[in-house]
Amino acid sequence: MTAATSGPRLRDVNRVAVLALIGRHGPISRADIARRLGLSPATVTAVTRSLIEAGVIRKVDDGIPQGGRPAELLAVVGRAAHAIGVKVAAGRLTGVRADLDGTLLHTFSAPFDETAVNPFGALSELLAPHVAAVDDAPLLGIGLGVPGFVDSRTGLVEAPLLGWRHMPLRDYLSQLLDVPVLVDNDVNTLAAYEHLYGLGRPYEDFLTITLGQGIGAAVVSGGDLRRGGHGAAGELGHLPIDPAGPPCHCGRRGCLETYVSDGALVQQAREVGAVGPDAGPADLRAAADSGHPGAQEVYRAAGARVGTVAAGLVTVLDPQAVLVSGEGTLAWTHLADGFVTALRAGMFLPLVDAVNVHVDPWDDTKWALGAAALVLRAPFTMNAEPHTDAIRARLAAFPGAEVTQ
Amino acid sequence: MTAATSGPRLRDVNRVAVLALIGRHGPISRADIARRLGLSPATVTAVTRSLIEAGVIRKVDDGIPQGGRPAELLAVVGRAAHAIGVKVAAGRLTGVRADLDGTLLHTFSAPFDETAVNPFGALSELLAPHVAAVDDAPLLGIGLGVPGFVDSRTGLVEAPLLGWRHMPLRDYLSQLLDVPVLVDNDVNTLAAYEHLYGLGRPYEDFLTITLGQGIGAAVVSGGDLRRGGHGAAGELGHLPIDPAGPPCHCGRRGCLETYVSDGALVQQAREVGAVGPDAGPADLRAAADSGHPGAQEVYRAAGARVGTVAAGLVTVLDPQAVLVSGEGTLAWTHLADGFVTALRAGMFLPLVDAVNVHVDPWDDTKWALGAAALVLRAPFTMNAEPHTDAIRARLAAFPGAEVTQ
DNA sequence: CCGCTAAATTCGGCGAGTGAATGAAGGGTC
DNA sequence: GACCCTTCATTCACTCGCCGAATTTAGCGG
Repeated sequence: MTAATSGPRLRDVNRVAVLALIGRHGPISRADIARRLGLSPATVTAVTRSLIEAGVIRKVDDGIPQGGRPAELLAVVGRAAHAIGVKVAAGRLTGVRADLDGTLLHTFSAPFDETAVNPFGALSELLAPHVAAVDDAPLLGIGLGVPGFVDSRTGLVEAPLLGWRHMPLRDYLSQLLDVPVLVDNDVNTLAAYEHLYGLGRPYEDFLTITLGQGIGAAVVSGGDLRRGGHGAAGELGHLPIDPAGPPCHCGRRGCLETYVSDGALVQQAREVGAVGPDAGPADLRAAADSGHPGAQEVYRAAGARVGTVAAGLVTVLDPQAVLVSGEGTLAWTHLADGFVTALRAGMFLPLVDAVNVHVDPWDDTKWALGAAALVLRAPFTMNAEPHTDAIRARLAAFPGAEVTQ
Repeated sequence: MTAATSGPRLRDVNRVAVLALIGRHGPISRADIARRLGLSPATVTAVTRSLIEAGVIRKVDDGIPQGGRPAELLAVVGRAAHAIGVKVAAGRLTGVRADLDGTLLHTFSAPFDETAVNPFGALSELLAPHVAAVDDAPLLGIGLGVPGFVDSRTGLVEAPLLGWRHMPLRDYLSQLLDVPVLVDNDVNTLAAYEHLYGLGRPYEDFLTITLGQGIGAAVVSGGDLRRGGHGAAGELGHLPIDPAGPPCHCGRRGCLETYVSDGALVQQAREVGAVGPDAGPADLRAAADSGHPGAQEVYRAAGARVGTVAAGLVTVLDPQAVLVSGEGTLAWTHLADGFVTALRAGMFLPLVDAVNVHVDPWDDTKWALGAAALVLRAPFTMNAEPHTDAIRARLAAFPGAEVTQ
């Protein structure tokens, strides 16, 4: 199916497919591209020539000869374009500038009052200098990751944690800064990063689970991010655990987050006397690091809880891998045992050895890089969403593209 | 992405898209097709003409004039092709023959010994006469739904319930009967039916949950069936509920199935004295129908358990709808309250009013129809899996197609 | 009868993709 | 070093899908 919303851009479907293959599967020869995509060598030559002339890809190396003429390995030119990625959190923005190949160029951070009368105006002013900064490579656009959900059709943001309802963040910023803007759930942006540049590169079906202040998930299936019917997929933190459990900010009781969010863990540690009344997540980690059994047990139990939930997801979704990320992985040494044990114990048995688990060491800028990846992956996908076309057009406008005219 | 395995058949991507649109969204005008797919009217005229000449679609009606020339509504010709669908269960086969538009032509059923030395030989002999039966429309192929999981690449079947491991059912049958054969998990086949002909027609993102001897699920996301990385997606029955729970035939303890399968419900009813020691599912239903509070409570609790699990899935996957089906829905009047209450109570709050719940009244032949739908949907999808190309080729060979040559 | 509107068709042209032949660049063999 | 073999890459003539613009068809209302 997939047909319904497919845009008019069916012409260069192969151009995108070739670029995606080069982008995701590293340096690769034309012959290999032709084989993998089922295209004729002639077509691959034509497509790659146009991409080379546009400066988007280049020959990086000679392959080792396989008994004949050695292959020329092609890879994307990171400097062909760049994007800005921003993670929006309550009180603070974290931003990056990244190359087309995901290379981190520059990071920035600033306080942000999401409760202001016009938070978008402040956001726009904050980003404007970065947009205006000269660079020899074109700015493809700005990606934003927000802790909430986004209707990718309308671009409206629902972010209870920020107090935002029906906020037209995408279109507003795009108009003000005159740059393509993409907005998505922050965990989805992270998954976009993992898929394109990170641990998810080898997979077409994987799960990303994030631990921290909240608990999140993103589903990549069939090589595409699954946002669900209303853009609200992945709300793992609000999985019902116990209808009589602690109240959750979402309005329910006993959501997973009320048991394993950073705040919940600290609370549990306080109750067993593992940390003092004013302790924070770092104190809890320190307690566990120094061998406090109560603190360690809090982590183990939390890991087990998430592991069990993950096992359920794996059983239903059958991914090739589960990636764990987020600030919470700072305490991974304490969480790992509970998580892995519960995951393996709860997975549908035949899958136990078939699903890989990777932990992505947490990094402040990775979420923002993910937001940038949201933009940087646009040239590599066939989506015909509003701003992705504009992004592709900006890449095509790279010097060299018009020279061919 | 999606690129990697995309076959060489990119030429007629629009032909497939048009056919899919006509097939799934009922009688529709050319102008409407052009608008929805973003194609030019000229292209739609050309594509539909070729489909009409091939006998696959036809004009069925005039639309009501919108102020101009009235539209011609196009629909698929059911008699253009047919397929055989078979549900394979322990001890029994249920089969159907169905038209391209999902019309049920004929049903058959036969005992089947899946533990025989060569069960495929027996299966082949059973199906041979139905394959040989003359029909003016071409037989596109045979679809089989099996209670287990299937690697769609290799076609190997893992079906613990049947005692099958690494069984090359697809290729074996295909070779013996000289007909394209598709094999999939039985719940997936049901979802294929729902998506193409049933309650799932309006949706591109929905969940199918089946209740009965086992508990199953199928995920349709982005308009495609999601089979997971190893073809094992949807094993809802083996969701871990309680690691200390009753033993499950899968080798774990406390899987969902051990609480809410038909057998488990009867067992629970026996324990509370709601039914006698030799009672079966029908007796339990009868007890509940006649108002026995113990029996009703067994159903309510089971419904609630499944509802909670469904709520979790909805929270993570955000479908547009949840379809409930399977033999277990015979007792839906007793299950409904527990299920719906728990589902609504456990769903991520903003989704509560956005997700529709439909119950598909259980019907012996529906699963088999689903298996047929697996074949019948092949012309409507872009998958380049082994046998789907052969199926499309058979449809194209319909009288009229070669006349145009 | 004449405009108005929307659906459908025709037609010339463009451009992506292909197959087949050709050229390029290594390794191996004697 | 001449020769063959293999694999990668390119060129070229050709096909075919798709498009834009113009045209025809078919109902409605005044």
